[in-house]
Amino acid sequence: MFSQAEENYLKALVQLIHFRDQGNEVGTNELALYLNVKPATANDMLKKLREKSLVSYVKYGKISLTTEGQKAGMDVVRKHRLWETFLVEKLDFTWDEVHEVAEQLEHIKSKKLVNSLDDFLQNPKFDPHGDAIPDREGRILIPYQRLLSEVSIGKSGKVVSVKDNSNSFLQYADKIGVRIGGMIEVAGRESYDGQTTLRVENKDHTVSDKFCMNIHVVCPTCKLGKDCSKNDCSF
Amino acid sequence: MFSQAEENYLKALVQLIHFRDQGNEVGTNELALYLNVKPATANDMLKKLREKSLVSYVKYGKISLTTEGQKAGMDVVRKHRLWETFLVEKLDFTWDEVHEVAEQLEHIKSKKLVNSLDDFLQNPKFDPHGDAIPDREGRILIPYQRLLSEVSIGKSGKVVSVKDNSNSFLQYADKIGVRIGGMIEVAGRESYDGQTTLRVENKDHTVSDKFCMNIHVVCPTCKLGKDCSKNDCSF
DNA sequence: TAATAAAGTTAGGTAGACCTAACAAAAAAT
DNA sequence: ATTTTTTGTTAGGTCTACCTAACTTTATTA
Ligand SMILES: [Mn+2]
Ligand SMILES: [Mn+2]
Ligand SMILES: [Mn+2]
Ligand SMILES: [Mn+2]
Repeated sequence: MFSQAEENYLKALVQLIHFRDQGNEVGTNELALYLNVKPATANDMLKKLREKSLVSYVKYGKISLTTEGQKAGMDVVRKHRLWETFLVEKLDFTWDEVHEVAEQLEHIKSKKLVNSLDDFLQNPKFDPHGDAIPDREGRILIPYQRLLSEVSIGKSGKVVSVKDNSNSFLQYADKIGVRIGGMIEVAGRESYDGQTTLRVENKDHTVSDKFCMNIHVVCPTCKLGKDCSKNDCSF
Repeated sequence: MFSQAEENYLKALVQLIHFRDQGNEVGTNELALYLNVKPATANDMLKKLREKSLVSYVKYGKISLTTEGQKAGMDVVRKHRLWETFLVEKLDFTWDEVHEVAEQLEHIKSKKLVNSLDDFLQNPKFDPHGDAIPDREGRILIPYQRLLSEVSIGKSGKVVSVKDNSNSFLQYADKIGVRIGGMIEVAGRESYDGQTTLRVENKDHTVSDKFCMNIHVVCPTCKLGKDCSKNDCSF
């Protein structure tokens, strides 16, 4: 199997390369910064992981994970997020206390343990921070996103991404408090032209339909939308 | 805190020095053998632990734990046994599958985690192998032992130790299948002279009262005897 | 385009936890 | 009381995962 250090690098690479919407090019320095080590150390490890066919990169080039490397990294993410869920659901930890401990627990080596834990927790799809938990094959559930313009009146959504990246759009969004990770409630919508009243950070703003068509949101609690059986599902 | 290796040595020392009825003198070779390392390695570590005031020993002398070292070792034992209990009680592991995983889990560093786990499991007093779980102060519950001669007819006990160590006694005990860790049921007892019928490994043997007065047994399920509230308690 | 800055690499070094081989002390057997 | 065996110690070496300092390549800016 892999050492604790190797696992941390593989997980970091999955996170930097695959779990970010933009700028998924990753270099030695960025990886080192992310893991709180020096670039020289990260460089050593990259060479080692290349030997083991877990990453693929050439000197001075950008880093990518092989299929095998990605699978291994996903597995660490899976374990991390399952343990976080365990700590919150079963041991009454709060969401901000779990990370440090999960950072250790994610390295326990036992297939049976992980899968039993998964079942014990009733195969959760998202961890306490709302991040998707990869299944045993490393597959991840993409949260059910919808455009803010399609959210019904009275419902709320959590912003996950924006389509428009122009300065005017971003500055406007920022001005009314709309940011990635933030909550928006659709307080009202005019049927005549789609003028929409959004409640953001306890303040109401009337915006155009065009604006709403550029914002992706998910259900803040389950992230699953349509197929979700939870009774507090927003979608 | 302590490194994983240090913790393994401390736990081993607690086990060799304090959790054995006889022969609690421990040397470098025995420690090394127990931990599957070479004597030279154990010697290195002992010097390191002495520096840290966790063990106390002189060159060529026997090893003992300081108060601090014993506390630290007990804590590892506590974690090991709590995790074993978790695996069996909550994740449906069998008693023979838990050791290897607990060997890893015992090194997770988080006071809150251990204590929450303890509560989640409802503060168990014994692990799946029947070994006592130290409490947060490192105190251990001594199982409630009684002499086989005091066990009521129909009840069963698990052998934990013998008083007589003569060859004739041990050979006799061996012949009828009585060994440490084994089960004995008191099938009958003659009120005239205490002649007792024992059921061992599905065979009946009639033995003297004198024989029964040399065998210590505990309740095989709870080990607590009198004060135990479990309805399958044998005592 | 040349100068400067940023990013990435290499060489050489440390600490922890292990090893082998040679040696010394203590215990057991003759 | 020697010899032999067992037990314990030391010296010196490996491997992993870090580090610093010097250097090279690539990217940015003047
Ligand atoms: Mn980690
Ligand atoms: Mn998380
Ligand atoms: Mn261990
Ligand atoms: Mn046990």
